[in-house]
Amino acid sequence: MSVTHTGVTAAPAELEPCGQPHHPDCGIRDVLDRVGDKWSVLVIVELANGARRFRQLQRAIDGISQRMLTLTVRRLERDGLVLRTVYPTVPAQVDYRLTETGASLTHLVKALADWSLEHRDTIAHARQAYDAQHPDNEIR
Amino acid sequence: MSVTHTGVTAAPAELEPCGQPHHPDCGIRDVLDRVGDKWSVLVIVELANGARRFRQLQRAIDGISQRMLTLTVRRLERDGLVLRTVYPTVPAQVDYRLTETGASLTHLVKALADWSLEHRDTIAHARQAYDAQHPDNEIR
DNA sequence: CAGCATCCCAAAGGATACTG
DNA sequence: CAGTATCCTTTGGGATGCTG
Repeated sequence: MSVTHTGVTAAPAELEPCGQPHHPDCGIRDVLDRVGDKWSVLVIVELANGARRFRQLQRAIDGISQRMLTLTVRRLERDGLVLRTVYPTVPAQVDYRLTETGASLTHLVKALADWSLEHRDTIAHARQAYDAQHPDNEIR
Repeated sequence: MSVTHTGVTAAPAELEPCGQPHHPDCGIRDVLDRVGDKWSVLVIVELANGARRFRQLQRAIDGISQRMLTLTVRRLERDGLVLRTVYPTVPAQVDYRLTETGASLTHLVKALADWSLEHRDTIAHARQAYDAQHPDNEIR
């Protein structure tokens, strides 16, 4: 089941509104808050390739501060997506691995990555066109 | 410890690192910035059901301010995910609809929503357990 | 109706120093 | 190594008022 279907007219999937950011009818907001933040996905991607220790993660994820790595793995642990294991060695050693739930997320992340790769040129092109037609624009 | 959901494989998908937030080797960061922000997904969800005018969108998406709706649709337009059409009537009338690229994203959004629904209980449970064991925790 | 401009606050996140 | 604790800057985003 590939997400890749270039050139096929993509009919929008039927989606129940269920929006309402503070109206927790569906838990998508929680997931988006996790998937959408700056580092969680990168941590999940790294852990998808196997268990990693704290410093390993930090070295693998370019630019992440120690503080944000701590916060990110803690939140993922809290949500039951990552399992944190402390080995009482000296110095301390801790490893992180995906739980089953977390692992099931990697498929979605992969789908997202595939979609990104498939459409990155289109998007870049669209941006250039937009920026060319809207010279002074603070949309970013 | 078996899980109740479908036979979804727990094996992580193989993912190329390609992380590096500022290293645009793969465009996933751009997509995540869009998918992950507070309102974009809700706008996409609403537009998945058909074209909408500005005020329609605002009424459909509970809690969004006019400012954020403007910014959100502008960014989606800039990325080529949404098409903005101005009708020179008086008063002005504008409608928004998904482009093909945008529509293709709805499948991913739907997958995300499905995943959320499927795991929301598990996640809620994990959080309660975590919070119970870590009484004073500022993780949020 | 469909915005733009301003102001302002809260949350996210980086830098740095210190600890078991 | 694997974190905490502080401080401080940046960004996100709400409220309000005005316009074509």
